[in-house]
This record gives sequence, C-alpha cells and structure tokens, in this order.
Amino acid sequence: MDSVFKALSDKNRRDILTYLKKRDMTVGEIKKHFKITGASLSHHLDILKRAKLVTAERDGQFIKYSLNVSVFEEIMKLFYKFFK
Amino acid sequence: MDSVFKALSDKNRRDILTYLKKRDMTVGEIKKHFKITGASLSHHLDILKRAKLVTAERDGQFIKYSLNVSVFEEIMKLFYKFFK
DNA sequence: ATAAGATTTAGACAATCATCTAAATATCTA
DNA sequence: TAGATATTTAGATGATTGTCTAAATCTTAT
Repeated sequence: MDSVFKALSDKNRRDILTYLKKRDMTVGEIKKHFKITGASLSHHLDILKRAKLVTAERDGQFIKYSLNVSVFEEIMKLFYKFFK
Repeated sequence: MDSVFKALSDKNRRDILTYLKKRDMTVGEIKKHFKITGASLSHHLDILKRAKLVTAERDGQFIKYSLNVSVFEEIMKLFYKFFK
C-alpha cells in the first residue's frame, strides 16, 4: 500500500495514469505528452509497475502500458475504507 | 491536490489520520502512538494541516487536532473521479 | 550482418524530505 | 513572578527522489 501512495505522490505519474485511463499506450506515445527524457519516463513507469498500478507487455519493438484495472478497483476499496 | 497526495505518501501521516478518524486528539495523545520526537510529529502535523486534511485548535495548554471532514469528502470525490 | 529505432539500465547530481537536538513560544499552576 | 508542561520553530544531517547523459539491450528493416 505504501508503494501505491508513493507512486501517486508525483504529478507526472498521476498524469501518466490519466492518459492510460483513456487507452493503452506505448512508451513513445506517452512520452509525447511530457517534457522529460525517456530515461526519466522509464523510471516513472517502473515505479507505477512496482505499485501494480500498470502492466507492461512487449508488442514487437514497442512496449505497451495499460492500467491494471483489477488493482485499481482494489485500491479504490481501500481508499474508501481509509477515508470513510 | 498535489499537497494532499504528498501528505498521504508518508506512513506516519496516514497513521495519524487513522487515529484522528476515531477521535480528536492533542499532540501529546497522538505522540504516544509514535516513536518520533515531538518536533518531527509537529512537522507531520503541519504538512497535514497545509493539505487541509486536519485542523488545529488551541485548548488551553494543549492543541487539539481534528480531521477536516468536509475536505475529506471533497477528496473522496476527487479520488473517485480520478480512479473511475 | 549492420544500422536504426524503442526502451531500459547505470551512474551522477541537485533538490526535497524525515528526522534529530536545541532553543523559542505559549499556557497553566503554585 | 517563577517553574513546569505542551507545542512549535530553527538549523543541521543523512536518505530518498526526480532528473539528466551515456551506454546497454532488444527488435525490426535493409
């Protein structure tokens, strides 16, 4: 749970999640929306992946990132419990 | 919104909120549950206050901290919107 | 096989952060 | 008023973090 809150504490990472909410995207597609280097983006994606907020799957030359919906629902429940 | 996520990214601060969920508490009462110094605790309370997650009110010699319920509801909505 | 493109890994750096000790401020009690 | 208790502020320190450049890895196309 700590890794989730940590992951959400950065604006760039929250924005990445917002983009992925709309559709799956490759790193390159995500990158277009940010003005950080690929290395930095990769680092953020790694943190999101470790928090299980996203999943990654290689698609040929590209790597496609997706929201991990089931974990999102789990988190939503925990948030509700935490705040209610 | 950034200050809220930042505030929630620390375990000690989340624990403080959990205690305050049960009842209002003075700094000293909160302090009993943690093994950090009063100065550190004060710093965490300041971060929670700035994120508007708690309010503080002096009660004589003591200062009583409370959950800021209305802001919590606001945040809950934003979370829902964010995750849905 | 070689080159080009996509992404990650390694290593470095400055900024932020959680924590501490010591000192300051505020309130209560004798 | 003086001393005791509660809390915050100031300043320092080591750890963590977000970012970068350079190099490595993996895949596709020529």
